[in-house]
Amino acid sequence: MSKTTRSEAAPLTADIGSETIPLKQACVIAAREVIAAEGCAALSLRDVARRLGVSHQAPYRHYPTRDDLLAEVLRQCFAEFAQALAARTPHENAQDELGSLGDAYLGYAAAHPVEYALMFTDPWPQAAHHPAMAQAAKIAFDELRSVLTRVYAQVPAPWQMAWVERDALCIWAAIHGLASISRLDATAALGLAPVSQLRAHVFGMIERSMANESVLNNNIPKQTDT
Amino acid sequence: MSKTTRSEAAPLTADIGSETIPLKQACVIAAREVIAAEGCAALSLRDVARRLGVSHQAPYRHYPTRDDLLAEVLRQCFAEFAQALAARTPHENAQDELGSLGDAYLGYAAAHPVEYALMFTDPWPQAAHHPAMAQAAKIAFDELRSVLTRVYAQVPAPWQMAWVERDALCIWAAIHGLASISRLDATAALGLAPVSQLRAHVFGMIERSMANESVLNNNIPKQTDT
DNA sequence: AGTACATTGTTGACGCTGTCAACTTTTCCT
DNA sequence: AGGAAAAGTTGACAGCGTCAACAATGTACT
Repeated sequence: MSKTTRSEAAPLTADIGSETIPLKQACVIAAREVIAAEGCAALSLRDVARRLGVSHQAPYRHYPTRDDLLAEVLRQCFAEFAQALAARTPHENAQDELGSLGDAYLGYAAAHPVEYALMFTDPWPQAAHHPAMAQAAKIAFDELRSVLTRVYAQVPAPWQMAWVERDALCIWAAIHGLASISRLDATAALGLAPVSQLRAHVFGMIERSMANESVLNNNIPKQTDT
Repeated sequence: MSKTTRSEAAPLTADIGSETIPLKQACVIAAREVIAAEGCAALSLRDVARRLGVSHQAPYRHYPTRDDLLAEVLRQCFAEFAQALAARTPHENAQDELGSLGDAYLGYAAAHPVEYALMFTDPWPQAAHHPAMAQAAKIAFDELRSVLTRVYAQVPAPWQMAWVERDALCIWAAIHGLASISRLDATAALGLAPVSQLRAHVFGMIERSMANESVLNNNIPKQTDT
C-alpha cells in the first residue's frame, strides 16, 4: 500500500541519489544519466520514470513530449558550455585569446563528449519551438563573437562587424567540423591521422588565414590610431 | 490461400513500382524511400516489409539488423557521392579545380540533403563492422586527396604527402562544418547570416590559408623546377 | 531418382516505446 | 470551507526490434 497508492502525503518529489527534489528537476538529472550511459537515441521518458520510481506518465506532466525534456537538457548543456568558454585563460593579445578560446572549445568537447555530441551532432528538437534552448546556444556563440571583436578592434566599424560575423562562422565551422569528424570514427575509415594530430592543422589554417587578412588590413581600411 | 501460403512458386521477389526485383535490392530502395520521406530515425524494417507486401520478418533474412540495411544504404550513398565529386568540372589550374570540387561537394549536399545528412550527421553504424561502407566512404574522400596532390605537385615528396593529408582534413572540416551548421537550422537561432552568404566566407578562408602557405613555399622546401 | 540440407518466408509471441483516456489525489486560490 | 487546477496513477492501444518454431523452396550429393 505504501507504493501502489501514494496516499502517504506524497510530496510531489522524487528521490535521486540521496536528495529529494522536485520531480521536474529530477527528470532532467535522470535524463542526463540515461543519455550519458546509453546515448541520446536511447532516451525514453519511461526509462526516466522507472529510475525515479514514479509512474510511466508522471514525466509527461512536466514535459509533454520527449523533445521538450530534451530541449531542457540541451539548454542546460549550452549554459555549461558557455560557462566553460567564458572561463578560458585570458590574454593581453586578442589573437592569443582566440587560441585559448579554441582550446577551451576543444577541451570541453574532449572532456564532455556526450554533451558535445548532444549539442552539435545529435538532431536538435526544432529550435523555433524551444526559444530558451536557442537563446542559451546563442549566448555560447557570442563568446566567439566577443573575442573576434577584440581581434578586430582596430578595424573601422563598417568592416569590423562584417569580419567578426564572417570569421565567427568560419572558425566555428572549422573547429566543429574537426570535432564532428573525430566523433564519427571516420578518421580510421578514411585513412586519416588520429584526431590528436589534427588539432594543430586546423588551428594553423585559421591562423594562416587571419594572418593573410591582416596583410590586407594595410590595403583596405585606414586604422583609427597607431 | 494465394496469400497466406506462398505455395504459388513464390519468386523470392517483391514488387516495387512496376518492377519485380529480388527482395534484397527492393529492401534498399524501400529503405531510401522511407528515409527520404521521414528521416533516418524513422527507418524501420517493419515499415520496409509493409511497403513491399511481405511479412515483418522477411527483410531480416537479408539484413540481420537494422544497421546492416542502413550500412548498405550508406554504401550506395557514398558511391553516388563519390561519383558526383568525380563529375566536377575540370580545370587546368589545380587551385581552380579545388574550387570546383568544393562546389561539387556543396552542390551535392544542397541537391541531396537527405543523403548528405545520412552520411555525415546521422550516426553511422559502426564502421568497423561494415567494411564495404567504410571503403565507399574512403573512395569519396580520395577525390579530395587527388586534387590536393595536384595542387602541391611542385612540392618535394617529404612535404607533399603531409600537406595533402593536412589540408584534406582542414578543408573537409571547414566545408562539412558549414554544411553541418546549415542543417542544424542553427544560423537563425545564433543570429548568423543565411547559409547562402556563408559559402564564400569559408572558401575565402581556405584560399587565404593556402595562399599564405604558398608564400612559405619559398622559405621551406627547394622547388624541383620553377 | 531420391534424400538431406541450407535458404527464404511466414506466423506468433515477448518486452520495449510513445500516446490517449479515465480516474484519484494533492495543492492552491477565493 | 469549497471548488478548480495541477500532479500522478492506472489501463489500454499500436508500432517497434527480437526470438523461436514452422512451412516451402531450391540445390547438392549419393
